[in-house]
Amino acid sequence: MSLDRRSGCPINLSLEVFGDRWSLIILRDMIFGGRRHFRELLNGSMEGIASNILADRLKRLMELGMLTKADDPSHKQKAIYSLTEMAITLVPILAHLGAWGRVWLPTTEELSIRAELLEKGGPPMWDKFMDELRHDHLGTPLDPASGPSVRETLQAAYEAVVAGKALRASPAA
Amino acid sequence: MSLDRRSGCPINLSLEVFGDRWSLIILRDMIFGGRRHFRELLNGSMEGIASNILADRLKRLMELGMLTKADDPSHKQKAIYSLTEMAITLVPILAHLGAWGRVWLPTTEELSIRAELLEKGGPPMWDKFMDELRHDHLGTPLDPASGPSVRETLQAAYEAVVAGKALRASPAA
DNA sequence: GCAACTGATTTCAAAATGCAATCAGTTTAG
DNA sequence: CTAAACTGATTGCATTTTGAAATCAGTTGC
Repeated sequence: MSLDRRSGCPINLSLEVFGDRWSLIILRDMIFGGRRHFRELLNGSMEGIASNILADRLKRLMELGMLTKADDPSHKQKAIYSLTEMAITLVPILAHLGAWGRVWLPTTEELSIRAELLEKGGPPMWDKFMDELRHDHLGTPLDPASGPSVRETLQAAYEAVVAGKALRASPAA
Repeated sequence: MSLDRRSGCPINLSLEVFGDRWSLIILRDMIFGGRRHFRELLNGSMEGIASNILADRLKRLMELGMLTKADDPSHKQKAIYSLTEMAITLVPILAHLGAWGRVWLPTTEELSIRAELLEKGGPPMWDKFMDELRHDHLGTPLDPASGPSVRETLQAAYEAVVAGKALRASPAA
């Protein structure tokens, strides 16, 4: 996983940054799942990332300028990972990627509801989401009158689908 | 390079389709470079793909439904690869990917001009481009009064930058 | 008939991956 | 005070993937 610099093409260079099976998964979990610690990323990962791969990718993403690391005041060994602006601006790409995957690939209903909402919300929703991420990760001020956060909205929709599925599976409740 | 189906998340599934260092490069060359044959992809590849990797990825992309293969009437051994609708709808993702890479990565001037124009053109230009690709690869009818093709426009811009660079390097001409 | 070209396949070394075990320091529970 | 649990990793090792070069058999142009 080195940066070859095979060519100066923007698409190629982007691929060299996250054209592997794990980097974007980690960023997805940080962006949509709000995970900030090693253990959260390790245990919360739906795809089951191994700890050595996670450590390697976190290091690599820091070297590339996509993440920063800071001490957690609550625990001397704990580290908080933050997204940089470079990573936050991936939101539109993730939105498109999710929308494309939802159309063409065998996605799960509950896991694609976020992608669906994000697609429907369009650029205005992406901008709002990026502002929220800037607030959480970079400490920039946030418009207070903006209602529930995008991540909360997406999370609530996800849980509603899960609840609906459980209900249909055993309607005894 | 197998499809693990690690999770039903749209982003994960998308990554399993083209989360490697070559698949998207091949699609880029077909979409923007108009390449349709094995040799064109092999020799025209800026990044220098190896023939076994190219063969493997072409096969894989066909299995995934992103490409189809047909005999070339002009040569019994020649095959023409075509994009499917699934691959054509990657255009917006490639546009975003290019735009992101242009901002954050050390791209080359002449290689990023296409990304710049595609970003400036926005969704209307992407739609026109996708229609042209559908015409070339799927045989659908094309609006005849639409002027020069997007690929021609991008290619002309690329060549203009290259010419300008050469002029600045040796203004004797 | 022969050189060049077609889309691959083979071989083999190097690199990446993934699992399990382990690490040393930190915090918490009893 | 001490043992257990938790912190972010690292190590060892078997498996898989990658990539470069050579090679392949069939096709075409000359």
